[in-house]
Amino acid sequence: MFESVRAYYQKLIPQLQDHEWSAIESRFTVQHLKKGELLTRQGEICRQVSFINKGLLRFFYNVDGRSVSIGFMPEGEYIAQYDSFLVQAPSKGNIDVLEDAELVNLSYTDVQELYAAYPVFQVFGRKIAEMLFMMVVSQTTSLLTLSPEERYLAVAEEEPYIIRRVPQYLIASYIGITPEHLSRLRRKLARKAGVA
Amino acid sequence: MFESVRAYYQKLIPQLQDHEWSAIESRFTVQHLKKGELLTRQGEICRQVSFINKGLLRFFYNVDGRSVSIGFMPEGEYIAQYDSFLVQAPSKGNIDVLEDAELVNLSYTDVQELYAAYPVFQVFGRKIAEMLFMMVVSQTTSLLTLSPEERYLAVAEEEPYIIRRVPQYLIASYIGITPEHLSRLRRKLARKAGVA
DNA sequence: ACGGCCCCTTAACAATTATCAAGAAAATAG
DNA sequence: CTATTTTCTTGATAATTGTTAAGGGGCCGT
Repeated sequence: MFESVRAYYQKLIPQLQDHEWSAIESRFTVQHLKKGELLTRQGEICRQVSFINKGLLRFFYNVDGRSVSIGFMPEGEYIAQYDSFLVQAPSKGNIDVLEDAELVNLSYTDVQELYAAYPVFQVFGRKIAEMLFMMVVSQTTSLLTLSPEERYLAVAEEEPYIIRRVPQYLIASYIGITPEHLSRLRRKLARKAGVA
Repeated sequence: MFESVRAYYQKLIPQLQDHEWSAIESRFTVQHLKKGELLTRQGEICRQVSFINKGLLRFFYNVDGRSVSIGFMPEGEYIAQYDSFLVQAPSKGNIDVLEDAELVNLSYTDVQELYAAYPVFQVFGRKIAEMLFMMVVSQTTSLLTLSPEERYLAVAEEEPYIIRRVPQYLIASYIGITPEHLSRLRRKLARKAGVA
């Protein structure tokens, strides 16, 4: 039932024992969402973390009427409004569904109980936070040190699924430019590639 | 000797026992750095984390000849090239000293041994990573959703010590603009405030 | 007090990026 | 398959931001 979730846990904490896994697994709940639906919304407190079994989701903010995409998460990854989850405070962002999704959820209280009961789950939580930290650092660095064109190429290189599966106008806000500008950048890049 | 360090630990992990603290404290080494010196440099592996007892430090990248500031850390906080530290891979960034600093260091191997020996230190590591994650998320969000002027005001609001203690031309790169542009923004803001 | 950095400001000009508007292409529903 | 919606492209124009160059103020060491 939860093979791919277990694979994810084993990769982060190889020392995981069967009985510990059973304790975790027994708390899972499954949730299905269709394209366009919201997993979490602005102002609400995020009360669960979700492993993405299938689908593609997006973090975004609403900034005076327009949506700004902060990141994307495909199947095989965890997703949550993690800053809201950690301190159980209202979230400033939203998560919506770009491709129909099947999620495997753990509630906040379950996570706290697992932390208390299983030291190995502490390690898991630490590694998740460390991974997320590294992801976001690399994004901030990219925003501060690269040009829009370089950021697009970096996304194509490092997160190619985004180019393949996310509409361009959402990618544009992810790299901090308008859809029109991204379209022009792509034309320029295509010309270069075509000539070569 | 390490009162402020202990206060920091107690805040994050109130359950810390005296004997656990002794084990941590016994591994500390103290380091002094003068303004302008480098704590870590590009290409090197970060082998320690440093509590800042006194001073002010800066993360930055060298991008074709110019330095781009990614963040600042004052006394009372931990600092490290944490992405490099975590995976013990060469760092892409640098850390230098803006105000003479006194650091209390823990080496990578000591951290690993403390993780293995004291579950409470796992919790500490998790909370550090979670804090860092939230800091960087808020920075990324600011870069994607705010204008340069709004970002400057947000820094003034949320990290006022930066405005007071960091030279403007370094703040400029931190919010993603040129020093000249920041100077103009500040003039505009001053006029607004003056008229009101 | 003086010279010599740093750092900040200003201005003119250039480059980049956004906005607005229209239409083409692609995806989706019926 | 056609109709409809959504997404992508293009062009003209405007706004924002960067570049280059020059000068001024403050601070530090001697």
